[in-house]
Amino acid sequence: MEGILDQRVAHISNATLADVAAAAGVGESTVSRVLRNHGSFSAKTRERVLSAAASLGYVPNKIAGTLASAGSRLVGIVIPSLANIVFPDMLRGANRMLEAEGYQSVIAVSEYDMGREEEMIASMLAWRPAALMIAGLEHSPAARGMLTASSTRILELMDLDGPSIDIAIGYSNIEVGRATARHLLSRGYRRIAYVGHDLNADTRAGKRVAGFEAVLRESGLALADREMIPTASSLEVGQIGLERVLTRNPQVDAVYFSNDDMAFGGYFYCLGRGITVPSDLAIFGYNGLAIGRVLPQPLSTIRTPRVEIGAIAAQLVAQKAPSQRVDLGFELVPGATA
Amino acid sequence: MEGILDQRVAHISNATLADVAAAAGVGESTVSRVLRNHGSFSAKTRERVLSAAASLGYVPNKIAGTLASAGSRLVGIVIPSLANIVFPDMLRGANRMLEAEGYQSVIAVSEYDMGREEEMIASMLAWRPAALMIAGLEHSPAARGMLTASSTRILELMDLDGPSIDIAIGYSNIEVGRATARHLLSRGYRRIAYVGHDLNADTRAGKRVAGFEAVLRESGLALADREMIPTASSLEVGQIGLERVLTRNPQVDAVYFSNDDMAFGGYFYCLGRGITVPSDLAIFGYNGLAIGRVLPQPLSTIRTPRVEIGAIAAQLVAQKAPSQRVDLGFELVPGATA
DNA sequence: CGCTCGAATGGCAGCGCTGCCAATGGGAGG
DNA sequence: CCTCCCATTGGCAGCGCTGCCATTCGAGCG
Repeated sequence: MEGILDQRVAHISNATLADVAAAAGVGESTVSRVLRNHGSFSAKTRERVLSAAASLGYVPNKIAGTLASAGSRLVGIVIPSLANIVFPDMLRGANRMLEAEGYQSVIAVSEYDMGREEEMIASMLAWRPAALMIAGLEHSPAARGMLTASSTRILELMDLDGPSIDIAIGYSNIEVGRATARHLLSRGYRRIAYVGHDLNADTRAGKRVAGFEAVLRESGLALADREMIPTASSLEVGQIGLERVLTRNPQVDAVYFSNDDMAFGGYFYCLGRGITVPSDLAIFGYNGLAIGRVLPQPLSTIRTPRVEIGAIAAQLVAQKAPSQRVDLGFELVPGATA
Repeated sequence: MEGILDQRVAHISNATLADVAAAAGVGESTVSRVLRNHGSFSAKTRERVLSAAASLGYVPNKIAGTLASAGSRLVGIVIPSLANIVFPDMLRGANRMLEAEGYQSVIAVSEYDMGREEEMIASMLAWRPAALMIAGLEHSPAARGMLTASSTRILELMDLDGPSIDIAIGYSNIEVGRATARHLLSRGYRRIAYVGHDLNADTRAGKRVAGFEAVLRESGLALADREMIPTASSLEVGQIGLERVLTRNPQVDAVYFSNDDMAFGGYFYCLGRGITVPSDLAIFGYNGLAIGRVLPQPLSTIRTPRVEIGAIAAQLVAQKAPSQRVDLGFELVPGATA
């Protein structure tokens, strides 16, 4: 008895269109039309097909469907990291809109490695996705080649400083750095240091520093110090970096951190050492994380439209929009730490 | 000129196995063998095929490949949210291991809605994934039915309190609640309140509270108050919730928050109001976020092995392990706030 | 020198579904 | 009562690739 049942169950889950057609006593095309609610068929037929499909536990095979119809509903998303909250945020925006439009996201994480990014792009392209979203504008030559040659819709997110392949959505990281520098200068800080993580990998952070330094130069200044820690960004790294800078240069009056996480590390370091923020030392971050808003002293930072970038990217995929650049800007949050 | 070039480029990106075979002057199967490095072929043939593929810009079509060979390298992952850091963390662990094993993740987000979860499961199953990872053990009856009937490897993550379908990996949320209660009781707190977000949706948070209350009952106590805010968890919600509790019950001496984010909100609320932690009010969270460690007063919380859960799940997929339960436990971090 | 054996290779039937086209049949119009 | 038309429906050729089987062609061996 059990053997028979098992067999039936096993068979059920592998039912094909043809099985459903046979069970319902109609042709395959009719089943296909009913299930996709596309084309014409009678109400009676509809019932028969639907109940046959249900009783067989039929699950359509999208692999076959996609191959036959050409054009999948998959959207590939290649991001550098999942540890940096920025990317889950962007993903969230993209995912919500994509799902609403009937797309499915396939994600890949490059760990800030262009070589891996290239592999993942190749691998994603092999699924013939409807579109490919990639963080940033910098890619290996081979990757650029593949992206350019492919007729797939390409969306490069989070950066506008440079040439894009098809669609670019984000904001200028250079401008972020410039705005930050102008803010700090306007508050009277002059001996400013930078504390960041590995810049070779994170080109956007590099652009922010470049913009920041450019404005300093325009005012006849330069960075008082810079500490680059060749690890992934983290709270601890912010603490350590700040400690090193203050040891070398006790007279520094403001620190620009490469992101809010690092800045929190620095901020709490100050709290623990009795360094008063911002009168003894000003702290400025980047990202506009929620936690910065509920601190007794809200963190001075730049709020970026991460979720929106993802959402708009998804909309453009659905709309099959023409190639374009979309600048979503950013917002400087004065806060109370700088 | 340009027209011709465009045409050629367009053609290039759509090259098929047959095109490569023709260009290399060999049969399709030979190309397939060379490209997959599977089966035998001469070195000379290999060269010819590889250069033909390269010059055509051939990108294999995995859709077709999968259909023909049955069995994809896709792993579906269904999580309730991307806003709650827990899931990106788990995803990170899973993704890293999966990529190393040559799998690709397809993710779907249910927004804590069982109806949507059911849809996403159906939709994922339609891609005939090698495995399906789902957060939690509670699913709609229909979803359970599909999962059980399908012969796909099913991994239910982050919860062990209840029956699982195939493989379950995580820890007991009930035990987390119990351990938390024991800790607070041992520190002498007796008038304890709970501040949480919507529990109907988040069954795991519900289990933690249940375990917590069970221990209180065993000591002849009960929750002094509970504030459930029917929104997604956030720092602000933690602040508001705590404020309401303290307004109603100023004598409360400890608060158990449904997670670290809420707890941070509460902690900073205290800092702003001059409420001394933990002497005036103890605060306990859940999740073990990095930021809790760098606070001047480290947050008392429970550290959960989120990344590991994802990683181990991925390993079990690769190993085609038998059905099992894997308890990864959790760690109570005493901290300094409770 | 003939024969065996296996490496190297090509041919081709599907995988499950969609898209196109032809076939069917019953009602409306004349 | 006969056409014509169109809503329904079935048949079937692929989509691009893999798996299996057959074939070819030397090399090694007795």
